[in-house]
Amino acid sequence: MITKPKGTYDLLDIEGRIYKFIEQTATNFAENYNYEFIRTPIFESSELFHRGVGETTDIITKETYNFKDRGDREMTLRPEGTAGVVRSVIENKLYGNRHDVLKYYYLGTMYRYERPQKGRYRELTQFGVEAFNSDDPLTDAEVISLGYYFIKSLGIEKFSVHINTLGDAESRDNYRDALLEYLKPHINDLCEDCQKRYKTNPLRILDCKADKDNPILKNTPKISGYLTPDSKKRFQKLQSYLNYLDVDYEINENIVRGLDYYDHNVWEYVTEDEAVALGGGGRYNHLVETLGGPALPAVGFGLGVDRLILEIKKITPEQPLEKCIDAYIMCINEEEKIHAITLAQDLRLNGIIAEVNSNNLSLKAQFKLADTLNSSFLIILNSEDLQKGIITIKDNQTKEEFKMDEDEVVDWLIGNI
RNA sequence: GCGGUAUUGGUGAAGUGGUUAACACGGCAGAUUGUGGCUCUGUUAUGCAAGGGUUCGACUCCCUUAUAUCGCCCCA
Repeated sequence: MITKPKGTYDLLDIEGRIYKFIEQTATNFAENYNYEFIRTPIFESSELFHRGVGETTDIITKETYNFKDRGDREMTLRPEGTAGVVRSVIENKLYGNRHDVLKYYYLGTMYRYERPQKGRYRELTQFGVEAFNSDDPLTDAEVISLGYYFIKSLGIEKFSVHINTLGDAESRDNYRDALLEYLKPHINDLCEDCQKRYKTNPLRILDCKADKDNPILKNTPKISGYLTPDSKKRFQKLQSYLNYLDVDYEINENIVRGLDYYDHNVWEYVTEDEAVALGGGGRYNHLVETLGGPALPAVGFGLGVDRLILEIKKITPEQPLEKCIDAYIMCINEEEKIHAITLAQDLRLNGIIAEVNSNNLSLKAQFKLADTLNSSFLIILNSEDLQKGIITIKDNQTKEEFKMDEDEVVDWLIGNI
């Protein structure tokens, strides 16, 4: 048997229906906020991610799918969405001479070569938005609230937004130095991983799981003490706007984000119970420049759709997720079958979900099948009535039967669904 | 990349080193039913992730591999 690749899954059945629901909701939300759809390639030049996401993060060094194409070009399956969108903005010169904010949303698969776990796959789907050409925290707030109310409208209530600021490059460097300075005498009291992180990614030490009760980490210097006045002001403004927008947030100075390109305001959408991140985002004012474009400020988020699916599945009772149809058309003989397929087509062209006996089932089997399909109505054809142009419809809930002229069926169903 | 646990039919699953692998749902066939949904009867894994090994004999013990899951790393 040929099996699916490790860390992938087939999206179908209940999960498939939830996905379609998320997709629709995401589309509506993004478009109401005036974001435009963008689709960028699933693979790009490896260099794009090396320069964009950062050489140092594990995502790039050991978690990408890399391959050489037949033209000997180094390619990488995208591990995240932002770099491709930025590349597109630059390549298509979408910035032009415009005063308006460029707003794009995407929904697509990303690829990370990681050890799979629940809600964590090698092929993952993200819904993300990116807003370019506004350096105003107002836009940060707008983007955060888009994601916040999007998640809420999916029915997920138990989550909150954790916000933080990383400051600009200067304040981050200062902070990093201060942190290293503070930890230096205590380095041997840290866990093994943190001793490594000290060299590679010291900010991560702040939310180490092994060391979370370590007294040394209780008094670490805070980023807030090293912010430039500008960065501080941005963060305050953001909070003020979020208050007006009624977004439930909390400040979490341990949010550092995995990708290198973030600066200033960053945030994550975190579930309450298991503290799992549904997604996150932040401002990246220098990425466009880094990738060879003009100085163009930007802000955006990415949300893990696979995790949203799991959350929705957890909180939704089964019934609403069941598949159902409007009408099942029952037929036995050839004459009835002809009527069945033409009637089914009429219904379908009028927006009614109709199914028809396509397996020469016995009447009994058809009744059973109609039930398993959760059909609201049964249309029972029989030759005698058809001669007179009469059709029987049975309401599958009340068990009431209605007889009517063949040409009344569509209107009747539209009125009764 | 490291460590733990798991892997039995369409599904949920019980099970023991030794002959026929429970039970339930579902499926199929039939009985009964004025057009089903109840009930009843029969049937439904030569097979227990894959490959090796130990053994007189393994689904049950050991090893390897694969996959899932949990923790770590990392991260959404």
